[in-house]
Amino acid sequence: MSHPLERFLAKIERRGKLPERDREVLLRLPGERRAHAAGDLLFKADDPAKFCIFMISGFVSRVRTLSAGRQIVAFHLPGDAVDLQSFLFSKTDHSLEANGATESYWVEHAAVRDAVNQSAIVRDALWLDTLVDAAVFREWTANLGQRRALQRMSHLFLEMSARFRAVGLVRNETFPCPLTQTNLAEALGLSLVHFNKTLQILRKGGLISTAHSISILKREELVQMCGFDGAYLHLDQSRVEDIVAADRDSGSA
Amino acid sequence: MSHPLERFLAKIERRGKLPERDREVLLRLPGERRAHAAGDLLFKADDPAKFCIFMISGFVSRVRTLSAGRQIVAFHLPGDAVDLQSFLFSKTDHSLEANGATESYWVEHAAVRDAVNQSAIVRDALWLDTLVDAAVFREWTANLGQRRALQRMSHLFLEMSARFRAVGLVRNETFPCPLTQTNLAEALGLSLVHFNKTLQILRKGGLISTAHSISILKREELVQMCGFDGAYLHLDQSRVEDIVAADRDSGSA
DNA sequence: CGCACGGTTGACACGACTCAATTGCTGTGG
DNA sequence: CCACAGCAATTGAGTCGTGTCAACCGTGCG
Repeated sequence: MSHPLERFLAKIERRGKLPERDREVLLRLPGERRAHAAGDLLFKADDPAKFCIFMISGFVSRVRTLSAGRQIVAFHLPGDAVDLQSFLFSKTDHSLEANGATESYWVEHAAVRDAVNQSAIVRDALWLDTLVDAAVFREWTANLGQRRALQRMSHLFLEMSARFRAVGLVRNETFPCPLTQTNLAEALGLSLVHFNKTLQILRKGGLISTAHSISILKREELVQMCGFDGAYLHLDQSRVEDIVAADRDSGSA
Repeated sequence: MSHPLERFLAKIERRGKLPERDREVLLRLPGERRAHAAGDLLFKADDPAKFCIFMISGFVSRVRTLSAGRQIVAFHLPGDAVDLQSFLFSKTDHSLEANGATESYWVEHAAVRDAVNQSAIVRDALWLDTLVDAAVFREWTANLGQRRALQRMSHLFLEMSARFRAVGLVRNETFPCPLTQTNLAEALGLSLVHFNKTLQILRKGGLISTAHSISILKREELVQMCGFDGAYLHLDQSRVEDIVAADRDSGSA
């Protein structure tokens, strides 16, 4: 786990192996390692965007601040590309906060541009990653719009569990989670108090337990309760292999 | 307005002119015109995705159906690329419904792939469009999570107004809107009854009026009320010109 | 004519928020 | 070593926003 993009690559390749040549294009992306402590802002809303950030370790959240309150619009964990989309935007509309000690790899936009120009496969892999992000946003929209606090919470926990599992951070149905209840409430569009009371329903039902980590104790019941289906996360068996084939056929550079 | 992609191109070019050569790549995308009546499903959730759809006229919504209810996760109007993201996915997690008589242009994934392989500028324009989509999803998430019914509604109306304006469909602060109150409620995560009652607050305040269209009567008050800032829609002055320059510099095919 | 559908209204129940206070934990300094 | 501050978690009480149920109206259309 020495290369800064190893985890990202591993996530990408869960969807299908990349040819050696294209993997190299990705792994040679030049960048800079940075470390942040819990509470640090990696960037603020309206900052000019100059880098794409790849998570090496730790945990961050993207937060959009409105006059009505703070909304966490996404979480990111090791292996995620955080601000990939920024490379076509001039600035961001939200800030990025470290929720625990975090290491990340900062790649200048120009370097990303070069890489996608060099390899159609890398291009598609990165593009796909931004599209998966978008799918997650849609799911959150549906989650906030249609589900009650209890189901909404269950859904988030199951999503997090699936994503942590995909990067090998789940042991014994338990994953580390540096988020405070305030953070989780901000992600779910709930008040802190109501979040807490709802959480205790899940705990008393023996469905989950929390310490500084979260344990899924009765997965089936949770899934039943909220109707979770992780397909939208596109963690596996995607079409990357088809895409690789298509790219080969169209004979792109 | 005879070419099916004219409106889409116009929207793209609000962000910056494309070079003639790249515009041609886009305009030569082969596809098929289709017409749909109000209520038709253009595709269903879990259908295999084979086309990218460009809106020519009319209005459609993307609907995610959960056991808890239906959530409209996006609206699309003339000039929008609806399922662009699908070209890297094998299937969709939501369905697409026509809310009024609709004309659209269906382009096979392979053709889109060819186009983005031929032109880095077209690639970036399309990619950017999917990223703007994602920015809108984030904004909806924040809207649903943090704002009360009244402000949430105001925000949606202002977003729609801005987007309709961008494609020249606003006359006199009024735009056509074939949505029923049920539809709008599904987009806002509100019950029909509560939507209706909240709408009447806006009407009685003289802020908006509705017929089969929506009129923004007191824009300033609405903006104040919900803190609307349309920057996330990226309708204008984006970095496409910089991007074109960057593509030129890196000498891509 | 009558039905279906969209819109409107009132009454009531319940989910969620706010306010306020308390506990427990951790780190810090005297 | 203890006192204390600060933060996260917890709890209770009361209010308010929103959902549900149910009915009714108007219009367009078969």
